[in-house]
Amino acid sequence: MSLPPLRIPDKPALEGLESKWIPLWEASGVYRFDGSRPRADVYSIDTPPPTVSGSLHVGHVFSYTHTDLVARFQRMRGKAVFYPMGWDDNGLPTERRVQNYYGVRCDPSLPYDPSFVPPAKPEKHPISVSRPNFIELCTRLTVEDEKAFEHLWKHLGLSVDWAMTYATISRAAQRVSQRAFLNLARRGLVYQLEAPTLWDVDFRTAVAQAELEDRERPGAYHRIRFALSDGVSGINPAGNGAAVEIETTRPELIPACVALVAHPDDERYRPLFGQEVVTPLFGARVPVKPHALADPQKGSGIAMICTFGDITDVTWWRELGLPVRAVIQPDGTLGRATWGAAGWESVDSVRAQGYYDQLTGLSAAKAQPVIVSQLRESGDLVGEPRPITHVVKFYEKGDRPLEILTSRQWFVRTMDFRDRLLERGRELEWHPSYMQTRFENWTTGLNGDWCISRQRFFGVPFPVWYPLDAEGRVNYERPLWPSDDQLPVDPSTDTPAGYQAGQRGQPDGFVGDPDIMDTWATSSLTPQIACGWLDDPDRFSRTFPMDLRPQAHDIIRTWLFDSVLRSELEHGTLPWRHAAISGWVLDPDRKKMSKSKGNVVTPMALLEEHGSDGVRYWAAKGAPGTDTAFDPNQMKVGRRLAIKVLNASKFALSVAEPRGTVVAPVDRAVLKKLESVVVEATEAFDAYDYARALQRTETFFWRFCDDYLELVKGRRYGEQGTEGAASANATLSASLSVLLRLFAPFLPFVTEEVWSWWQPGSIHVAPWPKPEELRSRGADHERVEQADESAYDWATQVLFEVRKQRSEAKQPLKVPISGVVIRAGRAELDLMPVVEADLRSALRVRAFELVVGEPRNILVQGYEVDEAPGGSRTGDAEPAP
RNA sequence: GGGCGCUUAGCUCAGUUGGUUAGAGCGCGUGCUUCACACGCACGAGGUCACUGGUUCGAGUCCAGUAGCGCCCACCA
Repeated sequence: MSLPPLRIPDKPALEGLESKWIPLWEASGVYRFDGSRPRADVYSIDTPPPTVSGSLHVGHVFSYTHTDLVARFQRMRGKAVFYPMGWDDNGLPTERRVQNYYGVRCDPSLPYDPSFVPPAKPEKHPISVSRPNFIELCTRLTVEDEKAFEHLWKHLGLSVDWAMTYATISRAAQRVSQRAFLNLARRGLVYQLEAPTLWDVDFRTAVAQAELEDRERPGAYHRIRFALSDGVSGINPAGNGAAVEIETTRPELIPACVALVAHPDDERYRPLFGQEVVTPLFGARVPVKPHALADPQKGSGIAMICTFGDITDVTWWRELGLPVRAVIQPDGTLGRATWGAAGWESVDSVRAQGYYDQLTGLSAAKAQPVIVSQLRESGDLVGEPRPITHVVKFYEKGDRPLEILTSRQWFVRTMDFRDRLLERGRELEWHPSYMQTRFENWTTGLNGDWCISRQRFFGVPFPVWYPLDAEGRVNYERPLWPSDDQLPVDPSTDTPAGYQAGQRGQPDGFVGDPDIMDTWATSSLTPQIACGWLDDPDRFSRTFPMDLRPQAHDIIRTWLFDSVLRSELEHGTLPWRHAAISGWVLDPDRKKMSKSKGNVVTPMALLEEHGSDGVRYWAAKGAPGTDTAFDPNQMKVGRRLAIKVLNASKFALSVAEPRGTVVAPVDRAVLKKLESVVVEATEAFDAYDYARALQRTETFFWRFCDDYLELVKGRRYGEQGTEGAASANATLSASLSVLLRLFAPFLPFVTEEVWSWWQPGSIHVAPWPKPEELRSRGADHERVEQADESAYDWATQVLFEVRKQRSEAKQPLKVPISGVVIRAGRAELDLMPVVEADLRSALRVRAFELVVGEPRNILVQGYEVDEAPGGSRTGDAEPAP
């Protein structure tokens, strides 16, 4: 950057600083990562890639600012900051958007059509396209979003190296994702299993434990009678010698019932263990089993086990070795079933089939009232359903309750590594530290391996094919893997080695795995993707393991946990040393701000209204991990601070001469105070407590403006001669230099602007202030001592007292005070000689009269109200020779 | 049911190892065109530090418990 001329605008303003500096920063490359520096000099950041479909909101602005504060601090400390930006364009939100935008549906069985062009307007009936074509459309749409995002981030002043962007759906990311998967497969750390899986019936895909969400839903307890299957009598609580009653919220699953279960110690049901009961309507004989998870307090104390109603059913089914009788289909409806010899066992298969046919094809919600009336009619419903509110599991993006279906899915071995992951969680430095507990809780509470397959389209495909046998059946036991150098592959289009494309789907041919990976299976590899694990080994060695993972607390269980897992499995290390957890932005009702609530303000509008520095100020006040209220008032305060920086700087720099050394005790005192601010701000930043660093700096700065600048004004204009003016000027420039640098991470635009008035280069690569540099400004720093601070403190007390009395007397400042009598102790009065001239000038006091005595008292004697308005005053602008 | 966090002025929040009279900003009130700044300056009013008990010479700060709010987790028939 060329050396700018020392020129201070007459009316400095914030307007236009963003559009002035963003291009200059880009052109000069101040934020470019220096890939030649050794690992010890690098600070690398695993930026959270925002989801590109949709828009950024104030929550993003908030947390991304936090990361930028740390990045800027580290850069000024001399680190080569590796600060890339990723785009998470891989996943369901994008997929949905593309479907609607272009009017297409993905059909992974179709081959790639290179000549496909989407219609200008979406047509009524969606066009089916191949997966590669679909992904092309996703990419095309997300590129637009990414441009808008980048523009906003730049406007906010993120010091990202824009040459280092990545997209989670890019070929490079797919390659990393598939390679990491293959590595795990080779080591047996992923496996495929036909097993009960959490399933969203609208998206028709499996979902992971981490994506679950509880929602309160209305429901009803149905009390239902199960007849005993033989003549055993007198041992059941119903008292009629023939039946047992269960309670269920899901009567539509009765056809899927495979057993009843009660607690082993429950006296009421103990005699039934080993017996069989007959399901109502369908007449299936099912056993009564004991299991410790059955709660005698719940319902009637005996429950029906269905395949599958909830997660407990899965546990019971697995641990009791029960058969599967699945009724719910992937689309959430009850599927066809045959009762009797050829199908499911029933004591009266004609009756069973009759009832079941009425349910076939209905969704679970629609089937429920039908079966209830069937039960009522058959006399198996005891009493009427009792409405309740209960908690039901949902996919966090879904609209209907999750079902549990048996399907073939890929899993990553997680349970085997739980203890080691807990260890890693303790090695990681958490900011704030209590966030580690969330990780511990989650890891401790894991109850299954990680299901990473999704039956969706826009994502990273599993790099696997399967051979077909002579009958065209899939042989899952002998998967066909690509070689590393083939990656990335799309098995729906690419052909495995040893086969011809025409053999796809043919007997003795092959098929591709139709699934894609869970979006977290790829985004858990952002450190590997960003650092160039496969593409740039040199950069990888200089940036990985990374220094910082910034993220929000709601995705500790997903993104953070999964990243730790993947890094542990692939590299045997933590992916980063620090995790900085941001809070949420809350609206004034203390609820998380969300789009659905309609309370989200466009970030760009905020940046334009309050200035980027003003918005950053608000964000910076949100301490790590703390939820923060959305508060435009704070942005206004930030804007005012930025304006103050402009004006105070203009004052400090407007009179450059005479130059000299810091000799005045008051000047030394200010530098000494600033020195301790530097120490505190640095310590706070080192501990990732940017909010504290800002607060210390800001408090000092306002006092500096209100007291010191006022106190020193007359002297620096020459009222007390050259030496005093020189001392003031030296102090002003020294403290301004330090203050600007302390503010630079928070207010990058205004500090850069002021810096450009008088310093070469960008402030953002200037060295972070050190305490020593302030001491060396004085003639001899050993005189920056206790006595100096007390002189300054005393001066501010006198300032305050006299201002107060002037305010109470409602006297304008232009009216001189004829005299002030100060009664105080000897020690305080001894300080007067070094501050009296400054005070006389700042307060417009003609003379001080000093009296030794107690108690301390400062008293204004009178005002020279007769002086003509606007008249001259003594000592005005006569620089000493 | 388990865990974590929070509760300080009307609002948003500081308050670091316990130590005089508890701080800031916003808002409010009063006054002031002051040669860096009216996008400003000065001054003022405003608090039983959620509650109860304990430790201590001394508690906003430490301990125990209670309540409310928020979040995370849980095998919620």
